[in-house]
Amino acid sequence: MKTDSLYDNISSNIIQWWQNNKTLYPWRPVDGAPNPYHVWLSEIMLQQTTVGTVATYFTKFIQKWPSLEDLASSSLEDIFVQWQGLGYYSRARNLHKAAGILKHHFPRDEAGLQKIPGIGPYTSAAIVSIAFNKHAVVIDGNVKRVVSRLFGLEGEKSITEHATALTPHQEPGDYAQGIMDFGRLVCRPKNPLCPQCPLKQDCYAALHGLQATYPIKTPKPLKQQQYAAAFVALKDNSILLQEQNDKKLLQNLLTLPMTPWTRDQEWEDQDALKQAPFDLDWELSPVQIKHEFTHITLRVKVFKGALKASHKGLIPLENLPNYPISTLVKKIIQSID
DNA sequence: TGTCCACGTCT
DNA sequence: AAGACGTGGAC
Repeated sequence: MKTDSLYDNISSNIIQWWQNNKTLYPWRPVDGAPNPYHVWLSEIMLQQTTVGTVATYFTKFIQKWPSLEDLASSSLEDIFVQWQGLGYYSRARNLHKAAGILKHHFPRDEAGLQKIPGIGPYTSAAIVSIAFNKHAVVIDGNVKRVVSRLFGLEGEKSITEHATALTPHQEPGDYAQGIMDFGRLVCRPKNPLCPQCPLKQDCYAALHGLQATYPIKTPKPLKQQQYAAAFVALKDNSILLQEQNDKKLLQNLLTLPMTPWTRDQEWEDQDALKQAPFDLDWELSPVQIKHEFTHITLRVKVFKGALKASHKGLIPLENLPNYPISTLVKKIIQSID
């Protein structure tokens, strides 16, 4: 461990950097105290999701549901429509559950917050420090990168220890937001802005030219390749969609009729057509869709056909924004036109 | 094109 | 406790 004064010096520099470089995101108050509802909602959205993407969704959410009570009284279906495209849809399910709890009691401590669905160690610390300006150690991907470079660290335990020692008891809200913004904007994963970094003279990685070495990354498991066919059944200007109920992935969203996803690349088009929802004059689209999930790369062949009779599940194309649809399905529909 | 970001939470 | 769970943008 380094001396206390070095940690103090670094955290002061981070706070100062942030106060000079603070960006006004929609969830940050122009002046005055942060709104805990806004902090919670934004932090849930920011899990694994970039700031730019979240800004759009966050603004839509607070326009539709200006208060926590408004959100708590909404239906899960409405939350899904607004959440569509953001990904990690269990967050939307937990958001709906959590709103009902937080409306009655909004804990101001990490242990209490972690009992709420969707709030884990990182998010509880973020809410405590940002919304309530109380001491809590935030450790997200940015903090890990900054701390591992500053001190030349590898491994969870030492990073947590140093992040804890670095977290000041003064201005915890500014520090928490500061170190995460600093990591994103200055101590970037690639091409960090070391020449203009206020911490460069204290940074192990910068002093040794090891910025690219830290953080030490663990090898990721190979993505599984999977294959499927999707069926776009059209009637006038309507498209046939159905509920996703046969798999956990993309649960609660609407989907196109699809064959089961398989690891076998070598199936024939006729095999897919046997699993079509109707006996139709299906036409194979020349465009194959590739879609990346966290752990799966999916390649989809698309069959298009004209329905002769009306059918349950037909949705006018112009009404699609009112239904929860994944980006995968949007991509497939857009590829047809 | 392909890789990385992206530890975040839940199971 | 390792694996499941989405997406888009940077490079």
